[in-house]
Amino acid sequence: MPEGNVIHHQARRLSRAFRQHQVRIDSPQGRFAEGARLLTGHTVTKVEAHGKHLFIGFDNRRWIHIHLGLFGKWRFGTGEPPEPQGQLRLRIMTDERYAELRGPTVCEVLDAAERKAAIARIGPDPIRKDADPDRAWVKVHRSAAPIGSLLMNQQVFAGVGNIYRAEVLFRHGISPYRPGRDITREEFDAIWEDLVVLMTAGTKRGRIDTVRLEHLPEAMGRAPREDRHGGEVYVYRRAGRECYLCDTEVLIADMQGRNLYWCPACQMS
DNA sequence: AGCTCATGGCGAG
DNA sequence: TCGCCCTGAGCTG
Repeated sequence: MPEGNVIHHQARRLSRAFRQHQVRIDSPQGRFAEGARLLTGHTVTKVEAHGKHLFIGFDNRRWIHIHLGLFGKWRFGTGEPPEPQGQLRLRIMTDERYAELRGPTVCEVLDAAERKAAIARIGPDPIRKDADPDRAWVKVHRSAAPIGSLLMNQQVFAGVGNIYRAEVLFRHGISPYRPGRDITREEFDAIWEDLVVLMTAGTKRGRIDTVRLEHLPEAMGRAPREDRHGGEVYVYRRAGRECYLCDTEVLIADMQGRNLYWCPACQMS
C-alpha cells in the first residue's frame, strides 16, 4: 500500500539484492508464468522506480513492470525461500536471497520501447533527480480541477499518494479544494520543493514523516501518537481529532472516491 | 467466520 | 461516478 517513496525504497532493496546476479524466477500462483519462463536464468541489470511504477531490467533487454496498486506487497528473505503460501504472483531468487510479490495491479514483461512509453505516460516524480517540475506546473496552472485532486493525479505528480497529498497541502496552508489555476507559481514551487524533501526523506526511512520537530506532539505537550502507516503526520487519518497547530477539528471528505483530510482553519483557501 | 478498510487505478456508462 | 480488480490486517461476533 505504497506511495512513491516506498517504491523507490523497494527498488533500491531489489537492486542491492539482485543486480548483476543471475536469478531464478517463478510464479507459484501461475499468473506470471509466461514472464517467469521468459526471464528465469537471466541477469538483473537495473532496478528503477518512476513514481509508483517499478522496473526490473534484464540482460535480454526485457523489463518486468510492476505496479503494486493498493494491495501489492513485497516480502524479502535470505536463504532458501519458504513453501509458497497464498497468492504468490512472482518470486525472484538467488542462492542467497529471495523476494516474493503478492497482489500487484500490474506485473508484466515489457520491451525497451514499451518501458519508455509507460514512463512517458506519467508526470515528473519529485524523488527523481531528472524530474522536470515545469511539466507539472503547466498542468496545474491550466486546470480547473482542485489541487487536492491534481496532487493525486499520476500524470501530474508521479508518486504522490493520499498521505503526501494531505500533508503537503497542510504544510502550505492550501485548501485541497482550491482550483489548480489559482495556485501561484510561488506556491507551486514551494509545494514541489517540499515534495522533493519529504519524499526523499521518506525513501530513506521507508516511512512518511511530515511533522516539523517543533510541532511534534511531545514538543507541543501532547500524547505521542503512532499511526498504522508508521509515520508522524499532521492531518492524514486524523479526522475528528484536534489540529496540532490550531485545535480545530481535522475534517474528512470524499474526493473522487478517496479519503481527503484537512484542517479547515489552517487551510481556509 | 465474516465484515470493513487500506498509502491505487482502470474502464464502463 | 461507480464498480471492479488484487490481498491482508484489524476489527466484530
